[in-house]
Amino acid sequence: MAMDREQVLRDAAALLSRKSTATMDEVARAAGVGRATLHRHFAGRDALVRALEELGIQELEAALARARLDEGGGADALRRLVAEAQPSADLLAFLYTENQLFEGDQVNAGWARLDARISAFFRQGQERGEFRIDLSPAWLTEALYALIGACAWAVMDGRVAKNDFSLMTAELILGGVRRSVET
Amino acid sequence: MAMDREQVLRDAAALLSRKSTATMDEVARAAGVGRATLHRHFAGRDALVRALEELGIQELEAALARARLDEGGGADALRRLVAEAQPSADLLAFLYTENQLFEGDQVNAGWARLDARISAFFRQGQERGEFRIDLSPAWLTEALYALIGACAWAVMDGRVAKNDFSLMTAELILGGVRRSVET
DNA sequence: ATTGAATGAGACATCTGTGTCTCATGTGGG
DNA sequence: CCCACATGAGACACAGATGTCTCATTCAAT
Repeated sequence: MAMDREQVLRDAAALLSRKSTATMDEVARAAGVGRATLHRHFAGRDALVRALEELGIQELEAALARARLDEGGGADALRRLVAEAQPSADLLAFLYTENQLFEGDQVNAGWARLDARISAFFRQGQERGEFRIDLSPAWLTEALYALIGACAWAVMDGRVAKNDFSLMTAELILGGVRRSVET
Repeated sequence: MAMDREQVLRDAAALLSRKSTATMDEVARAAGVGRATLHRHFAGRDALVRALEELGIQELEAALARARLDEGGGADALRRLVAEAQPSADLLAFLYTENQLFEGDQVNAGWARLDARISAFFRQGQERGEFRIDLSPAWLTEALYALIGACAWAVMDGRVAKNDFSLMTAELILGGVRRSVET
């Protein structure tokens, strides 16, 4: 009986990350519930997106916690973060492109918290000499989001194998495309 | 009198890259033309998006030609490509997230051409030993699109200075975040 | 100055998605 | 076994966007 709100949100995220313009009816079908039930739990499309936003923030915060960014080297910490974020990658890809979320004056404060933590991670890596200093922490944070989302899409479209997600994403942002050795 | 089709497309791209759900009316206002005129030149919203797609493909192809990817080292070639693509970055960012374009059975063949050329560039760099071989050319191509789009957004939102676009985008994909030296 | 073509503004019907409602169903708890 | 409650299906009005039309205006060319 009772609708599984968590599962509905995951199904919605899976659909919306592929087709961000999906209607409430399509979301309901994808989640295997009636449209009326969907409206009973989420006042409207906006509320649904906000709930997804909240879920994405929670999951990324959980991933950050599990990744223990302050332990060990920055490179391994970043690899852990990417690996921990992979299960949420589809959802994050959707949220990242939903710039509607950042237009109103009611932006979820969770993003600022996340940005601050990831940004601080990059800055600390720079201060320790592990990371280069000519790329700003804000940009690195942005690029991390973008690459996670891009790889999630590439996996969805079959251009990247699912098992390679973590490697492709983390190694690209860590070392780039040029052959090189660590200092 | 005569509406400047090129300028209208550019204004539309500028608006849609910020607000991809903008209505035809908003696009018309942003382009400084009447909604009726917009419809006279583009049969509908879909036709407008297709025209933008065509423009984006043309511009990226032109950027590829100007960048002369086969001359000099792969790193400098990639820097040139990013620099040449910058004026089209907003448009490309919009098109990249418009996954609607890649759902139907009528996908513009231009993307395949572009993917093939950029992919080949990365593959050749790998074969010459300039680029690492553990990241697939398909993924590197995808990542290049994603980073160009992400940096375009970051510039729009003021998180990255416009003058830093080329540096931030190219250097990140070239060398990643880790401090390193070329081999 | 005149003419013709393109434009802007607005009216209009249409369509799609949304949000609310009702009602029958069926499932779980008491 | 029975009841309460959540659900699914469908109907409904509403809002917003779309696409088409008309008409007055304006600009350019002759």
